[in-house]
Amino acid sequence: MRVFQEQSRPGRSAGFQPALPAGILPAGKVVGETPATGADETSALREAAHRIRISNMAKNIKTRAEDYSQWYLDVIKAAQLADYSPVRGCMVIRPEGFAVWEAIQRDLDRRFKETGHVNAYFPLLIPMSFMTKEAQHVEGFAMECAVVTHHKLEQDGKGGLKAAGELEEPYIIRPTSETVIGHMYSQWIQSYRDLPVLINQWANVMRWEMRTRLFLRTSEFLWQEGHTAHETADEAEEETLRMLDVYADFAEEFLAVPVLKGPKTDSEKFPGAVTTYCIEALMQDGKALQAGTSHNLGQNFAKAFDIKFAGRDQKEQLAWTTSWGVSTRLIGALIMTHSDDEGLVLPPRVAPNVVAIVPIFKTDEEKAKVAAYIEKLAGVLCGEDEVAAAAKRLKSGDLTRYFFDKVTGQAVVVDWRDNRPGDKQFHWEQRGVPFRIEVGPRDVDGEAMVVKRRLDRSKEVVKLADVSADWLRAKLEGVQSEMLEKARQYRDANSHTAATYDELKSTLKDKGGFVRCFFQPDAEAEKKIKEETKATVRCLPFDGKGKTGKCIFSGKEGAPEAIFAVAY
RNA sequence: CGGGGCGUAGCUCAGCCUGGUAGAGCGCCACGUUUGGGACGUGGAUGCCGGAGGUUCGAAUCCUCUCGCCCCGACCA
Repeated sequence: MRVFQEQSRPGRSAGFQPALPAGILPAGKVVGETPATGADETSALREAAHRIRISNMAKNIKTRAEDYSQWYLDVIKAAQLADYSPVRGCMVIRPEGFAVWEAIQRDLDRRFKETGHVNAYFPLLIPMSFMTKEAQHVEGFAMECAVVTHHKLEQDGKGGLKAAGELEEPYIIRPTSETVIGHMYSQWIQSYRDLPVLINQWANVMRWEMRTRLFLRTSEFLWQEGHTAHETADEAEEETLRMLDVYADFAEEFLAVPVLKGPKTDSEKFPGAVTTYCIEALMQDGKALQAGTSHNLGQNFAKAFDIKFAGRDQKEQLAWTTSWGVSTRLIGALIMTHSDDEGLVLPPRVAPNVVAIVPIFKTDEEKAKVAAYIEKLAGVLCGEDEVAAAAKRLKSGDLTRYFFDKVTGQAVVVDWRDNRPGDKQFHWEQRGVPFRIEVGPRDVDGEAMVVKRRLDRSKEVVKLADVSADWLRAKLEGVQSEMLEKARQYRDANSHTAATYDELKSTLKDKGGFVRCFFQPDAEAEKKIKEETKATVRCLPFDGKGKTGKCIFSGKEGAPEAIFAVAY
């Protein structure tokens, strides 16, 4: 345990305090080396005792090296993104986590509208018979459907309740909505003039999972599902790829998560799809995460649900449909791409709070002085009218929230809680707030402030005269692009190639990450490879399109490039 | 769903082997001293010992069953 503390927690024990005599208590070491004698002895001892206390303090986040899975759960817990619920496999998304989802919704929804889509809502419950209409679809989802069989409760005579009023036809809780939506589309679409239909829905879905993990795989999750119907196969394919690009751009520009794009192999595609395209991201433990999918459903669902229209040639034709979705899993991707051993790190565009201001004072006079200065600072950053508006708002705890961006709701928060400044630093650090600004009496006197960056935990002193809303925006954008760049570098450093199956095996085993090689997709071969390496084909990457070579498994020429990785 | 581990205060855990009616640290509340990277003192609150049966005069402790969580597999966004 201590080993990891030593290597991973520089800020906790060094760097922000007056230097100690050399040799005294490097981080994490306990007693042993005794302090020097002399004039400094008392303060050195006090300091040393302080360090021992801190280094021994129960740490609430395990390091990534120590236990990656636990680290992930600890980060979520420390940042209060989500909590377990009394319902098996289902989580509660807490306000801090939901704010991230709202940010994702806001930006994605804008992109959907910009590409011509509209929102609608379809029911949670789906007639069970609908599930049987598309053979592949049933096969894929039957095993994980929750089934509603009754419509009321009755006294059971023993002080409890029992299900009653059995339904003639059970409903299933939607695991996805292709079926109900297909049913409705068959009624809405009469003519080629009705096409394309470009609908998205924001909803929850349920898939009864054997093994769940917060955000990455829960039985109930939130997502968006786009469902479109087109006149021609080409249009459907175009739409499928368009939305894949929307996802990829969104992931990189908004979440700062670099992704690979490409089609899935047949064995990995969506049940009922002709082609499934995906975006794949690489997590810090070297495992891949499918972050979004876009499916070309061909005429499969049109056949199953009778989505027909009168074509330009006066003849009846089947529509071509697509569907595409991303889920709260993106929050998992976000966490595992950017966060560090200190906790959550949020890209500025996603962060609900962009700045946390930590006031420092001893006396009431100092507090008043600092408060006045902070109000001035808030005015500079968020506007005078916002400062006035904030004064009238209900507050939660002793936090004052000033909206920095009224459209996104992103705020500058001032932490007036009756805690020590150090507590507050850790508090906001663990929550991933991009910047913290420390304001104490010395700063007021010097018309300055200490600005600390979450990303690299660096700090600088900034003059109040240099601060403005634009200044902050520029800082935030700087962090945003650095985060994407950093994630790209990590991804690239963990992307390898393999020329032979042996090489694939050893690379996966020794290095992890993405491994690129020539491979002819084949269900049997993929199964075998998965058994032997735990890795699957993540996609046939677009950036390797056109290239062919000798298949690492079959040895045949003409195989396309594939990316293998162990996946979540 | 198979294998392994764990459920005791808000959190981390001790107590269980060898039954006698519940503890520590952290957190929380109050007051005081503090406050530029997790403060200290004093006082205080908090538990159906995951749940249900059983054995026993007596169960956190022993037995059976169940539920939940974590890890590893199979399945999946």
